[in-house]
Amino acid sequence: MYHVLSSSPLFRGLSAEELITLFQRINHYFKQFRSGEMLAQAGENVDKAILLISGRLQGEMVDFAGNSLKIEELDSPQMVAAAFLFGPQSRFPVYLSAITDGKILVIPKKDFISMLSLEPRVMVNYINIVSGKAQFLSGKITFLSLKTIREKIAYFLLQQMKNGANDLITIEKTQTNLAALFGITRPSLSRIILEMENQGILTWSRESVKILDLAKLNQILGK
Amino acid sequence: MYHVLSSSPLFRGLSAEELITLFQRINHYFKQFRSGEMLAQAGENVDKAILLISGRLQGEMVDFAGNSLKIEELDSPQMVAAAFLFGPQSRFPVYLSAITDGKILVIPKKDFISMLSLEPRVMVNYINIVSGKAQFLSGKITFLSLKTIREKIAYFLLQQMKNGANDLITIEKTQTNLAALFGITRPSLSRIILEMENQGILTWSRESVKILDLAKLNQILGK
DNA sequence: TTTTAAATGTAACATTTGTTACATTATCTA
DNA sequence: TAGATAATGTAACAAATGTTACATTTAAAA
Repeated sequence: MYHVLSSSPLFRGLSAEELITLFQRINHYFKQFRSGEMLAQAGENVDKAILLISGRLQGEMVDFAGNSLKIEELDSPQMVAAAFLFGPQSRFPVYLSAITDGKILVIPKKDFISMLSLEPRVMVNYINIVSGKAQFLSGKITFLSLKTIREKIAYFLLQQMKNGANDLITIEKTQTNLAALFGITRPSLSRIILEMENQGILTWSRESVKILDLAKLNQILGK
Repeated sequence: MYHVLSSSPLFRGLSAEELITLFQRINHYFKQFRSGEMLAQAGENVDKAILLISGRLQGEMVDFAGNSLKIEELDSPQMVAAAFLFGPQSRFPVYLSAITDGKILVIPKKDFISMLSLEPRVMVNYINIVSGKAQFLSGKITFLSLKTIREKIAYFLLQQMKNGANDLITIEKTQTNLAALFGITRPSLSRIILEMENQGILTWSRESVKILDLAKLNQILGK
């Protein structure tokens, strides 16, 4: 059990033995769940740290009218709702239900705080996790703030180039997937890509994109 | 000096005396800055915790083309870039410059970690700050994900009602401000508001909005 | 009160994106 | 290789929003 935990981001750097010693000093329990089981309601107070040990969970956002909006899936081993255990509104942002059978580790908030004090490595790990969430969301907002499809494409490609690619960028996603990621429709994406090809900015084949005019690509995000 | 700090979110719950004792055990220094001075470059590694003691700072986002995009202002006393001291990309997300004269407290990251271990109250405060950032950004994304102007208006108004208002909502912002907040143009906002008035959903006067048909307002966000 | 500035209403038109439908091409599988 | 399936190109049209310009109303200042 504990060797699974030692490979989770929260307990990175701690051996299974160290974990056993640590967990002898704090309250915690394991809980099995069945596929389809509801684990938490949206709005419910978060007073426990939850770690997904095995299995797969999903979070459903629900709008004001009661309809299910989006789905986020969680793989093990990972912490659940890490950024909602503390902070002004420590409430579940989603309905949490199980896609498969599995197991979670539950630590009451009070004990979780004790654990962070007892073991600085876990404290730093946890802060890294929450900070990472904030940084991820921050980047997502930058992207969502882009108005036109041209801007989204330009930003996406420049981001890929920043991450090491040269002017020949390998795209692992289909246009259909990209359109979903961008929150737009597939024909609209295709239309703009063809437009950019005709303007000599790039050539877009199935598996890769070649940047022909980097200046023009940058210009799209200027002003 | 330390009594200012004890009123900051990071040191909430600690007296000035406790802070003095705490700071005797960790490296730190104060630094004066002048209006207009550049305090940090975007992309620069964040290896120090920075607390704004007095004065006012601004953060400027810069796009790929080198143009300044958005401005965020920071008041004292407050922690600067709290969610970027840890996490996978611990780099400044903005250019940080001073609007007024003032003073910052700087704590090297290593010492900041020691401080969190030494004083669990500061640790919990810091985690609350970072979690709060993540939660704020999460809410912002929900809003940015709304596609139409009608949805944005409906969401905004329902949010106000959730925060205690009844069906008569006091609006402190002008339509011009709201449009900027929503990232749309003022005539477009005005147009949709008038449409919703004609549909009997609400009446919008300068200082307040009266909800006439809550069901219809909810329906806008449904499906 | 009069004047001025800000906020809002409104309209015509342009631009962008979505919708729908179908053709064409690539990729996978039997 | 043949057929099925997914991915992409493309077009006509609808819907949503931006742009620009000006009129009207309200609030603030002189």
